[in-house]
Amino acid sequence: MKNETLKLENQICFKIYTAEREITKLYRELLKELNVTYPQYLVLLLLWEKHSLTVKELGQRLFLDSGTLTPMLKRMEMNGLVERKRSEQDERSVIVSVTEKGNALKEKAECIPNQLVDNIPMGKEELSTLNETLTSMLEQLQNQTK
Amino acid sequence: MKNETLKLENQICFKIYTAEREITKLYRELLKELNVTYPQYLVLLLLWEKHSLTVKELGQRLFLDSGTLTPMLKRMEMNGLVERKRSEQDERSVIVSVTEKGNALKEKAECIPNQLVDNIPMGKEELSTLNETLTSMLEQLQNQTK
DNA sequence: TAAAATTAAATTGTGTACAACTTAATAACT
DNA sequence: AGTTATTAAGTTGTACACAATTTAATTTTA
Repeated sequence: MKNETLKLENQICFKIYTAEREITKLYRELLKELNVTYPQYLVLLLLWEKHSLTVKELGQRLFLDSGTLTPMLKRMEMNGLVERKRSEQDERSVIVSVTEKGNALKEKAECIPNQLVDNIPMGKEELSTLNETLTSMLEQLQNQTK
Repeated sequence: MKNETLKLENQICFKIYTAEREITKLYRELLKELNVTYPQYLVLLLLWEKHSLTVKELGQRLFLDSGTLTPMLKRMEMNGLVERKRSEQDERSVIVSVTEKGNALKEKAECIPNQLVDNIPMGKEELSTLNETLTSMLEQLQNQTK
């Protein structure tokens, strides 16, 4: 038992670590045409819904801090996908909003979820079980590491 | 019907992306004492088993390429955890072996899997379901992105 | 209301990841 | 054997991710 626990094959954490990179790799292919990365795509998903959000709000939803978001949003701004401007109500906040160009990507992105499903064929039941497990796992983790 | 599946897949990908970072964060805490990162810990896990492996073999097991491994192994070498030397049989290969100091960390690391389990309390059955799901998912993904 | 505390971004520094490319060594082939 | 192809590491450049710190604005509170 003791020796087994230090074995890689037995570790779910390693599989999640690996799965994350494989999923990112898959998205990289699918997103190549849009010229955005997976994290950038996540930002766009939110902005397509809400049009504009502060850096803080983006961070809360994506669980990323300004150290990650600021340079990423600058890159997106440079590519013309978003605009950044200080809030007038609170000069500490920066409001990020999606541009015309950023919005135009939405249509191109419509097919991505479908392509994803094609690449990860799983039963509906298995999918929801996985979803539930990950959800509760995340809750636990986010309580621990907060 | 289909739309739900699509949403779910998207959510699952995001949750895996998030879970990976939370797990890494948790490991960061646990590994702080050993002064290694999670990927470095993975290398050590392999070297504690086999004592020495080539960069290629490490890459095959961890699904990482030399672009990631070479600088990481250099850092580990600088910290005295591993040694790197060219194979004499095949000068293209570099053999990575764990040092005394690297081996000494094994004892300190024994408790880590247990601490991890304490932080992610999950039923035994749920764990093995998750393990199986991730395993088959990984197979699919690694076929697609190869 | 002036000082202290808090907050939101930005900055700095370190460490992955990975695509694309280079270099050197070995293997395969003509 | 000599050329070509393949292979293993290393290198370069880009993009996260995050800890720790800094800066500026807003709240809190004494």
